[in-house]
Amino acid sequence: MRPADKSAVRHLDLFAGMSEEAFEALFETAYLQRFPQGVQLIGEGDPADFLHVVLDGQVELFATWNGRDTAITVLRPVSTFILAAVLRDAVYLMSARTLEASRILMIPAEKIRSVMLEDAALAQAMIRELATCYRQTVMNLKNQKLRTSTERLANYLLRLHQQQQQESVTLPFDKRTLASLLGMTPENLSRAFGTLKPYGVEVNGRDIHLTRLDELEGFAKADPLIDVPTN
Amino acid sequence: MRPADKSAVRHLDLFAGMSEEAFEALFETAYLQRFPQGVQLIGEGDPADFLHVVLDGQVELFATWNGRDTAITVLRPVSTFILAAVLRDAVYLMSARTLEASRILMIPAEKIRSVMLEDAALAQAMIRELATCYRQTVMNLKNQKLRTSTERLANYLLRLHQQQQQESVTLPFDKRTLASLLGMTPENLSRAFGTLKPYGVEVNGRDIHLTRLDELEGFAKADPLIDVPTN
DNA sequence: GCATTTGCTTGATAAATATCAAAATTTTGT
DNA sequence: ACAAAATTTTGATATTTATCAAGCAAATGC
Repeated sequence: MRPADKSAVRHLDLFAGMSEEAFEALFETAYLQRFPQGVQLIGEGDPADFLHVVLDGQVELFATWNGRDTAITVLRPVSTFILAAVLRDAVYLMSARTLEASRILMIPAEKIRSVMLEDAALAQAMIRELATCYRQTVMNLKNQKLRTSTERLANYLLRLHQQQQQESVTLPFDKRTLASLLGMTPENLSRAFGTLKPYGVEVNGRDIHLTRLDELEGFAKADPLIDVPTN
Repeated sequence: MRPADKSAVRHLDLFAGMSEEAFEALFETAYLQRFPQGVQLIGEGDPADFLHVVLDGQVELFATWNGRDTAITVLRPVSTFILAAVLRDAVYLMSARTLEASRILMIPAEKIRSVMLEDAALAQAMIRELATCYRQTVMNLKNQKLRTSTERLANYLLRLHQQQQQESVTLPFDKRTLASLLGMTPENLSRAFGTLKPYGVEVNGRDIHLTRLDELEGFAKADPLIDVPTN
């Protein structure tokens, strides 16, 4: 493991406020693992033995039922998953797989729970982190229940644009994954892009040109109570 | 306020472990309010000034976008809402309205945040509570993304049955609200009940007879990773 | 370079869900 | 008890979304 990794973890909101000793106690029990693309890291229903930290690569959280599956979110460096199951000493509600080759830090769940009882700053950070995750999931749910698939796509593109600050945005993963994340089939994603063409959305593989931003914004009706500024 | 109310609040998971002094400090700043049916208690986008506790009645959390609205959850005594916004000192992501005449305890958000910094047991309870809320919302999202509306209804009825332990279950609110909660229109809910008739679902106003439970279970395919045992 | 796989798109069709209008039923108020 | 209001149901239709099949295109392997 590189020193930069340790520093990156230390600077996560979750761990930044901890005492040095507590952090060391946590960190020395952790271990780093490399995974190729397409590996399932954890499965729904498994006991939560580790808190995972994405140091490099991309990880998809997804869920399955009755033969169907759907992406819930995609994580990039540096972020943790899945805290809630670890804290509740419960089973995972979601599975995780790498979307690209990734380096993942794994911290034993038991250690997280015990250190959290002693380090008040960590406990407070946990509260902030959980509250944020909860709120993001509520937004995700609102997005699903209140919008059509094309509206979800339009808002997704606008968020990408806000992050990337360029007229041409690049999708961070393949369209199949995007479709699943947005709660639609790949076929429908393709058609939704077509529907957005009159609003200045020009597709070129993973590169999307957004000419006529105002028109797209008019269609999307972005809402700070649904569309997370980050991520 | 009745002594029983104070006791009920004290026994909430969230407050049960606190020191007596800390609880008193919190409780003495709180005040109780009565609301008739159909009153909006808080609105999306408002700053979170109070943690609310439902002591009596029923409260619907719902969200709005672009003229549409949807129920996210319905709360019954004794439970709190909405913790995450209070802890993050953020605006509410959901609105709340009474579904029936209700008594609500309101605890100033600032007080919650300051007491939480001093009482470690409260902080730990917050962590457990937030993790639970988060997980419930993930389940809610999975329910929406992975199931059809009729499947959601079937699983909802089975959960009601598990709670009420009777062959005939009673819907806790009107069908319009249920439809919204399940993410469908009232018209479709009506038709979904029709679709479930072959599985032994007999509707009589708010009373639903579940003859042939096994058939309904076969259709519903309940999953502990989606269908919350409580609530 | 060419074949093969993989990912994406397109078309035709089906299923799920929403909308609109009206009828039927229940609840509410007096 | 009865009129009025609100809720629920039903029918007809439109929209949204999914499925299935085929075609196209870009990436991959040899």
